[in-house]
Amino acid sequence: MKLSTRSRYGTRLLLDMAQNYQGGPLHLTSIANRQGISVKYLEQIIIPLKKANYVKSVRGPKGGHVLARPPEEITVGEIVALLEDGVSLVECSERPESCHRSENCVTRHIWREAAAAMFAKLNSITLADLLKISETEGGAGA
Amino acid sequence: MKLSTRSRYGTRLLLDMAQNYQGGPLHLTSIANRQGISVKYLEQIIIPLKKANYVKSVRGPKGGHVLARPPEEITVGEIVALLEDGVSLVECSERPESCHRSENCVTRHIWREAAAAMFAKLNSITLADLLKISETEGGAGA
DNA sequence: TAAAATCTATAATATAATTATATAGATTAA
DNA sequence: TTAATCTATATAATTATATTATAGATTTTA
Repeated sequence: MKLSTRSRYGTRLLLDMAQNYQGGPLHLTSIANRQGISVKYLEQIIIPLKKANYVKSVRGPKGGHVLARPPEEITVGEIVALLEDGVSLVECSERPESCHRSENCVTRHIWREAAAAMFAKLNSITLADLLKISETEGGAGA
Repeated sequence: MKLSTRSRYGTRLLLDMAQNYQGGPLHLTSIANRQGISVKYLEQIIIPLKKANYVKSVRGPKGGHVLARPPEEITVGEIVALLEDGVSLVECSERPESCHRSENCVTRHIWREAAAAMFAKLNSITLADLLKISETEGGAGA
């Protein structure tokens, strides 16, 4: 039930970009250094973020990555849903046919409700909110 | 971010026992058959449930397992917390020392809030609630 | 009291998912 | 045209999950 590093690192990646939103494109290398994450791993994580249009990239020297939208318009819930590959706690929430017991399964409803509660919270938090906190507190971490 | 089979099977295990609460102790074999789960795996899962006093066992022929408390007093949240080994979505929620960035990490707060939202929901559901649903609907599944 | 049914404990294995790294290539500003 | 950067794909390492196997302990009942 733990979050994968994909969604955690991805969130920190975007938060880092939000914290440096005013300047030009950021090198992944510099983000990786600040965050203590391998560049190569971030390169993989940023791909879906680009596809989903959270990030724009510029190639060549002086290139890098920028947020494609303002931090106010990006929620943590979206990021996690994208990088965890869905908003469910069990396979059968999204694909009932994955389990032949789905039809008359009582427990699957509660897993759906639990996931919904969790994402309701995550969807209510934008990168801008995190920015605000980080300005009073510190950096980024987990 | 998926729930492990441990907590899913554990919940179904207890629900099955709740559905047959009136009779004597249930054989793990019969539960395993009804639920389509291997006996050997259930034997492992039931151990922490016994330690935490959700289940009582009787050895020997005619032995088996019974709920140690009425279904009204057992919430799904407790079961999941027990079998997932905690109520957090990230290691650092429960053990901040597990990450040297914890101190000034912004994101860890939101993972804690998300987990709290999820467990608030799960804690509000008892086995008795599931029983009620299963009486109108069907069996147990996921 | 002995046999059989059951639970208990621990170990071993298999499988899959996650995390991380490596290699080679494409793009483009200067 | 070179060097800095992003892009794509493949591979390896690690860890977690799920399952099975083996041997043992307990206890009812015939």
